[in-house]
Amino acid sequence: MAINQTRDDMVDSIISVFRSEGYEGASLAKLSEATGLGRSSLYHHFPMGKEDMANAALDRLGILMGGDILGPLAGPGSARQRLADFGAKISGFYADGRQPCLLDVFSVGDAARLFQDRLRQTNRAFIQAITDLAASTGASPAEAARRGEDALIAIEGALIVSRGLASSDPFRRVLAELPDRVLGTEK
Amino acid sequence: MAINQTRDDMVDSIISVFRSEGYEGASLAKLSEATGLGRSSLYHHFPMGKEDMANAALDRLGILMGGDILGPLAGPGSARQRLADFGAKISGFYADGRQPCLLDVFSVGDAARLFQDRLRQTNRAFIQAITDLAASTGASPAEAARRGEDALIAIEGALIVSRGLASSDPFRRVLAELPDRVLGTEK
DNA sequence: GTCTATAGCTAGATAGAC
DNA sequence: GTCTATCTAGCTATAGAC
Repeated sequence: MAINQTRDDMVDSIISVFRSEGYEGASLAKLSEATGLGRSSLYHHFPMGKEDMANAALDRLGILMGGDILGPLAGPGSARQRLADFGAKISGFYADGRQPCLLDVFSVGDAARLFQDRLRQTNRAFIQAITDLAASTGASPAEAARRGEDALIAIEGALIVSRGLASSDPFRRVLAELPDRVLGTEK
Repeated sequence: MAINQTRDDMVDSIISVFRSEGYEGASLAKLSEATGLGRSSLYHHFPMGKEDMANAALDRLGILMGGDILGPLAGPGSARQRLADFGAKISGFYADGRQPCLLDVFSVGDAARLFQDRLRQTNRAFIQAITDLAASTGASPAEAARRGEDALIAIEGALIVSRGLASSDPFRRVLAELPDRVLGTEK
């Protein structure tokens, strides 16, 4: 769309289409419109077509996760402050619960068959980052792992229920309660 | 597929395809193969094509929910026993976490635009059934509503993470912990 | 109620000019 | 690097025989 867009800009547009439409629902027409590029230009950048675009989307998701989103969890500051920063990133990344997660929409159909291994890696990285933080606050390894897994479950589930109810409330509530649940200080 | 199949059998096969492939990924070829009916036979039963099939799937999901799945929650027996029965139904319905939920796969793309209102109703019915049980055990209305919503969030999230990790473990753990979370007796 | 055959379209993908 | 034009395959949907 934008003039002089970088490859990251292109991939961000592509991710947006995959998230909203799913893998099979993301037609080249929609991907073309979102990026502002003609079909042939897309094939110039992604010779293998849609599969290449999805791999580029997963590449970028991995980079965003490892850096901007999960990064705060291992950063400086108190555990509670790091979780607050993380929550803000998550809220923005999922547009207050309105934007689906690629880990969800790629877990059915052709995408599930094509990208199974990559999905597993990204799920693991997410869980591990929360697990590490929980462990650093004194939780046992098993308990920390449980909280890491629960955090991803809660976020993914909240996204579905928020879309299902057409309300951001469940997503916001889950994010608000997340620090206490990770730190084991709920109730 | 089966000889002498009822309409419910047909719709069950259709649901299975929608769950595995998503709305856009569920081609008539796959729906035809799963039901054992030719394209034209499908159009005889569902004149509006795929959209009719999806509506039939949502009709049946509503009936299964209202009866077999959520029914135990309002049945006889202790609250804990009812939750155990419910958990067993959920485990079977989602094939131990391997089968996606229609409320998830229909929440993106064309299906989200077509069936938004129906999805909201079904989400609400699910949450309400758990909420009612929690309220009947003494939880305040607000707390009961929170637990109802959390139960659906946990189940939907666990399905995604279980598929993402290619392991039933997260789904099983969430189901095992669900009674305590609904009854407020966790930890 | 199911079938074969096919229409009409859109999907993903390619060729080649500029 | 982007475009127009086009290919083939698969898609949804329909017609009409049985």
